[in-house]
This record gives sequence, C-alpha cells and structure tokens, in this order.
Amino acid sequence: MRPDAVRGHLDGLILAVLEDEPRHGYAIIEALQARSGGALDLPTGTVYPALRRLERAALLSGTWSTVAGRERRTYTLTRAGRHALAGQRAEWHEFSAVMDAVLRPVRAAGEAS
Amino acid sequence: MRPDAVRGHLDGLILAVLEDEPRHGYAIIEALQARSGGALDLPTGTVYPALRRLERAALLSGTWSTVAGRERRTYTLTRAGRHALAGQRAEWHEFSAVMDAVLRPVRAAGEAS
DNA sequence: ACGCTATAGGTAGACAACCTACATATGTAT
DNA sequence: ATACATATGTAGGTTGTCTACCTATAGCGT
Repeated sequence: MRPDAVRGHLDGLILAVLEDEPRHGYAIIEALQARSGGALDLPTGTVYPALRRLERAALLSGTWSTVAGRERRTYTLTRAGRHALAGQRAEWHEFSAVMDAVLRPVRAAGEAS
Repeated sequence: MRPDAVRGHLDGLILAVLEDEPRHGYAIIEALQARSGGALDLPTGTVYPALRRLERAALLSGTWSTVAGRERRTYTLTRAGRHALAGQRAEWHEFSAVMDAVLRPVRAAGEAS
C-alpha cells in the first residue's frame, strides 16, 4: 500500500485500536500492523504527531508512566473520542459505498448482468 | 461527507468515470454526482487541476472542441490511464479491506460471535 | 434591456496531514 | 562493544484538496 493511502483516515484507525484498551504510541503502531495483517506500517513521524493532535482535540487523554525503565505515554479514549470513533465509522461506510459505486465498472444499458 | 474525504482517491474516481466514454470536465463532475447518488459534489477548483495533473501524467489525453458556442476540453483515457485505473481499483480494494479490518470492533477472546 | 441560471473552463493562495529524516534514550542479547 | 528492540519525539518538505475568485457564452424570464 502506498504510504499516503491512510490520509484522512488515520484518526479513525487510531481511535479504533484504542477502543478496547488504552495503549501507548509504540503499541498502537504494532496493533495497527497486527490488525491489518502487516499492510499498515506507519512511521513514528506519522503516529506521534497524530496522537498529540488527537489529544489536543480531547479525543484522547494521555498519561506518562515508566515501564521497565522506559517512559511511556499511554492514551485512553475520552467520551468525545468514542463519539468521534462512531462518527468515523459512519463516515467510512458512506465513503466506502461511494467509492465502490463509482469505481465499479459500468455496464452498458441492456447488457446482461 | 466531509470535503477532504476523497483525498488520495480522486484520481481513481476520475479515471473510473472516463472508462466507458470520454467526457469533459463539467460532465465528469456531473457523472461523479450521479454515480455517487449526490454524495460527491466536487468543486471545479478540485477537478480541473486534477485533470491537468492526470493529463500531464499521460493518463488522460485532452482535446479542445466547441459545442454550442462553448469551449470544451474532452478527456479520454490513455492506455496508461486504463492501466492506472486497474491499479487504483486494486489499491482501493486492499485499502478498503485494511480499513474494515481495523475499524471493525474487536471481540474479546472467547466471546461468542 | 437586464439579470439570473446553467454550462464551461480556469487560477491563486491557504491549509492540513502525511512523509522522510533525524535525534534521543534505555534494556537486552550477542 | 555492538546491535537491535523498545519508546518518544521534532523539523522541514511535499502534495493535494479546499475556498474564493475570475472569465465567458447561451438561454430564460421579466
């Protein structure tokens, strides 16, 4: 998949992997890899700024902790974040339907299906 | 649908509506509206630059004509354009599958389906 | 005659978001 | 000691879409 493909849909992806449990940035990247069967391998320079953006937008709340000597920032979905996730899912379904409708090859009128 | 949603997928949409027949810019916008059931209403400031970009990339070839006193630039898919359309379709299916896989709510292990 | 709408094409500048590349640091294995 | 995995982050560039304009003709209503 080309690098830019997730543009405009990254927020939904991040919110989705935080739905079941809070995760820190690195774990979010790994979760996206796992759930996508390896297709998504987002660079840290994409994910970390996005997390800060989502936190600034109050869709996530982040807390620092130290685990095995390493600093972690763990993000949890806020109530607004859960709401936004629902919205992202709805938008995705609409957009996906539009893409399918337009991309599907058109049959000439009267052509057998 | 939010305005920016098509980002990264516009090329595929345009190529798709040109697959069955050549069209000029205005007709492309109308075709996208029609095929999307009105969900896609792209501004000319988005479509015309995209057409020039696609022509520069040799995926489209454009020719001027005058119809009912108005200038038209009619775009036709080149061979490279058809090839690119196939690639866009493949990319879309992959991307769509990834989005579905990640966005789908996760069930806890052992939970009944 | 005048204005409005539909048709048809276009540019300029702003902005958002993602990318590449780099920087920092600790723990663990070789 | 060296390398890799873990973990977070910033700087700067690119790209594509958006908003907001501009130009022009045809046809309609008033």
